[in-house]
Amino acid sequence: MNIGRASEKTGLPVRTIHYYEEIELVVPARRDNGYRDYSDTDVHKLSFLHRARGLGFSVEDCRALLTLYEDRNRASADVKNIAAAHLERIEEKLAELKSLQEVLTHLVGSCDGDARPDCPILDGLAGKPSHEKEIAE
Amino acid sequence: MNIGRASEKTGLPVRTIHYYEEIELVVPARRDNGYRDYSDTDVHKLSFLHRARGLGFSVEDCRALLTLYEDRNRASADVKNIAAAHLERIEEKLAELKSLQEVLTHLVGSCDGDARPDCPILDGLAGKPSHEKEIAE
DNA sequence: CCTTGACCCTACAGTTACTGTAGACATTAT
DNA sequence: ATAATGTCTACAGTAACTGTAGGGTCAAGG
Repeated sequence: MNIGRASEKTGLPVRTIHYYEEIELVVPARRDNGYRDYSDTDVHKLSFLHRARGLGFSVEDCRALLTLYEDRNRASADVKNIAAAHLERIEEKLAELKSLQEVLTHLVGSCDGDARPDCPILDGLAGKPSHEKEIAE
Repeated sequence: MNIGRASEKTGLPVRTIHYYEEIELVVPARRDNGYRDYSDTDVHKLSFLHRARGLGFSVEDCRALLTLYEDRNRASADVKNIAAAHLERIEEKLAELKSLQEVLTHLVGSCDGDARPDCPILDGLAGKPSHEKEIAE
């Protein structure tokens, strides 16, 4: 399919898809007229990139994960390690997101209209146990 | 406290903290010797930035959230809208992370050592229901 | 056929969000 | 006292896009 369609399907801007080809993350086939021709697999990879990038994984992280995706049948120790490391980071991110969600909910729900200048959310925002005060300095 | 200590506490590199001052996200006090002097509140903001940036929120998103944090006593409709929008995006990201986690777990758990060339995870990686095939093109 | 509008191409420049480095002053450790 | 470490500013470099110009391609209407 054309790049425009791939862009629609994945949510990635055309220019970004160009970029991912430039850095050899997703290199599509070409037609006789020079147009890029994206397969379903290419689109899957692009969707994956869209998602993972939006969640704060670096392009090189994504490259590793795409390798994993392509080499999944090799089942090397390296590949397993990469995946395991990423799973750990996903766990962390999940915890962080949940805490962020909690704090924002609290902020919107219980503090609006309340002009108290030192609401305990101040501590929560940074994701710290609210008893932590000052470590000397 | 000095920037080095703030860096330790937040996990942000010193250079990044400099940068956040340059773009007026977190502007610390200065001592007589010219050294930056970070308050606990500054450190909370930096920790928040570290977290939110790592989760794929843009710097401008973060700026809005910090404004929310500082103006929470104003409880304007704008502020509530910003927070609500961010809560929605957090929900989305949570769902995406969970799906990514599921797929990676599956990839590591049930497909390693299996040389099947077309495992259904291919579809899962993109976060699509696996029945979706091709929409004409 | 021919044109017109939507889509595609490449190439180069600009932006965002850092990140590295150099040269100099301040503070701390021995 | 001096060496190591921490901090300062300023400028340059990098990563990951993003915009734009100038031109070719294609499908639909006149």
